[in-house]
Amino acid sequence: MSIKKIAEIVGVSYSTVSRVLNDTNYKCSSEEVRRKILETARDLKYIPNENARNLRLGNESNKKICQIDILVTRTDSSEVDPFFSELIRMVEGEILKNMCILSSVRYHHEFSDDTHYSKDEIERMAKRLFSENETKADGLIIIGKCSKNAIKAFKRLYKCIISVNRNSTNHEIDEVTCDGRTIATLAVEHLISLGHKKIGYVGGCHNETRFKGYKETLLKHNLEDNPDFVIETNQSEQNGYEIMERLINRKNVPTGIYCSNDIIAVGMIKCLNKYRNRYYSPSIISSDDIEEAQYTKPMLSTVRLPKSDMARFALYLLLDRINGGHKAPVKLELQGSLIIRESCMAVDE
Amino acid sequence: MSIKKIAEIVGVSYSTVSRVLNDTNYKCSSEEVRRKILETARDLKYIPNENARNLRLGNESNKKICQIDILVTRTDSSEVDPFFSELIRMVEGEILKNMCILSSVRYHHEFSDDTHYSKDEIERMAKRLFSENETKADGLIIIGKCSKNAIKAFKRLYKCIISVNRNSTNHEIDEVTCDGRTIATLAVEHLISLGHKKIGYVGGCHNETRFKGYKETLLKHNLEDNPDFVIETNQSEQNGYEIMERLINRKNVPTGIYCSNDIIAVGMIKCLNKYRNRYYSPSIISSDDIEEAQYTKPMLSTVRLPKSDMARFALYLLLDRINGGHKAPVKLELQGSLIIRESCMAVDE
DNA sequence: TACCTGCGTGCAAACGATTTCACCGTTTTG
DNA sequence: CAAAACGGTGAAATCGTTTGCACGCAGGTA
Repeated sequence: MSIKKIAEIVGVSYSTVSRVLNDTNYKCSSEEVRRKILETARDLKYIPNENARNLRLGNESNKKICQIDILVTRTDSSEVDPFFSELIRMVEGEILKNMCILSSVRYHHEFSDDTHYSKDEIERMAKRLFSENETKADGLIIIGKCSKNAIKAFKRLYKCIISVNRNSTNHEIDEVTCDGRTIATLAVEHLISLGHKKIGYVGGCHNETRFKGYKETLLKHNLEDNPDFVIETNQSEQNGYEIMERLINRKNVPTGIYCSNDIIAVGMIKCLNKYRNRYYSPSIISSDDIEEAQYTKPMLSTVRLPKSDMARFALYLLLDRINGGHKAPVKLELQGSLIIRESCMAVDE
Repeated sequence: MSIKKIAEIVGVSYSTVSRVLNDTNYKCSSEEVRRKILETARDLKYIPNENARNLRLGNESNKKICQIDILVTRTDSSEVDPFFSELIRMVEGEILKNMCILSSVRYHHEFSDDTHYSKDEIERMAKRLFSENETKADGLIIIGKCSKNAIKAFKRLYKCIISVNRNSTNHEIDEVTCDGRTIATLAVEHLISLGHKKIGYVGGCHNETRFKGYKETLLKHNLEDNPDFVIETNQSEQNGYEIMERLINRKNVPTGIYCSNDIIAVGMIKCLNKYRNRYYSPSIISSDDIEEAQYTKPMLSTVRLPKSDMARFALYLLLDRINGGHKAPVKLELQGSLIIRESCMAVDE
């Protein structure tokens, strides 16, 4: 397996083997020996040990250490959404794994949309955000929604930026996203496959791709699109709980509910457990796949967003750009995958 | 920079340093020494040499060698398009760089669309294609267009597939693409910025995203959408040459022309050089950025597709999947970038 | 013949870490 | 009090390469 073994078999010193294998113009006195070396190497499926080579050649592991900042652009409500904490943890882990220095992490909720602040104000806020860092980081990872103006401001501060789960349409910076429409479709079609006809939606509506996916899927399957079944809310367990409390006492209710975020569904399930309402037990499916989804009772069926893939790819793309790999923005789109647990039952008529 | 330096400074043997740095429970007689070592390491920004560590620890470089097949799905005409040869060369280079074995490369033009063959026929053809390989490869890279049925057939043969430049809408396998619409927009808007109002299109039309991008951009800028200015053709230099020959003798001609592929534009430029037609010298822009685009006279302005990025990312994503990284299909979308050379002039009125 | 040149080879020293082994001083045990 | 156990330490071997250096052998020149 090593160069020594080859040398031993052929009957030459291992320096000769090394030379034959590396230097293409290296001549052996006897072409015979040369042939034999190459042949033996091939037969033994010899592959040079990268580590030894690089060590000797002084090739520093090509990953240069670099400093990376993280910005989490929370909306007011997402502060309590564990999906984000889990995603952030994975990004941090990935930074460590790649021998990078996590310079600083900031949480801020003023960058997610442009409505409240002027361009100049946003620019000033962005500048202040990481200003206490004495050395500037090589790259920025933005986690969560981020307005166009904020992106513009950050582009002036960082040469290399990647956004994770920003869900924008235009891409003027590198992006790792997970398409909301197909996520919603996967969830809703699972309910449909179980025979549900009256399917509700709970979550963000305004400009939400998941909501669009929900609507489209109903349309595609010619199902009732009842506006009463759509409940707009921010993601938090509390909201889910309260919504279910109200739902229980209503007359016309959906048999299946798609929640845009797990944490809402968790709240709803807890509410159902509290009241143990025999007469109303809707199937509930959501999307994100937070850890808690495995521990509810019944366990929550959901559409998993591949958090670890998102983190890994985000760092890979950021490092590729930092190291001068690609110039034009790239967009990496991942897909969710249906995780069937216990919270969805076939509808019986 | 090395462990020895730290040892030297602190005044202990370098084995002690190693132990302090690695073994978290390692106690020094004097806590003082321990503190000093850690401190010095931090001050010197010491990072352990990965190669040396892995060599000693016997960690095989984590990239397991794997065999990769390449399929180039040519259309009849693209056989002569150098863009593909250049792209293939880069993919091959990337395979080598990553210590993978390029198992075999096949060229085939029956997989690009479904119209001519039945599902079963395609399945049989796919099976036969790589059948002579005794050992099955770990992954397949598909370069160029590929029909849905063909994809399905290959999915049965390979667990890991990535397509490069397939330009499909649905993604049931990993993909690296470069959006045709924005490419066309970049090109056409360059012509518009130079004052052109009568802008023609030469290239593939049926289902071509670049053609759609051309149309959309004209519409967006309220420009004449004259069907006489659209010439459908396959990409080859010969076709470009002949089209220009006919164009020269026409009355109503565009002042700016966008060619879907460089190779067509090259043919057109050669034609213009041949006839040296004083009265008609349209601005020509295209997309791909093949090598020859730098050597025409005038040098060809074009929209560059980042071939090397495509190759690098394709292999990265394929290896990520082979090594059990991600499960659900991912889509990586790159952007073209405008390369302004000499073939586009401002229109003078 | 004596000397230089050139080429193919093997020896041994790196590369930077980890780890075995032996050593030595201290503390515990019989 | 002697013997054994222990814990911290440094010297040195090791991982698999590449490569500078010296040596030996051949052929050409003076």
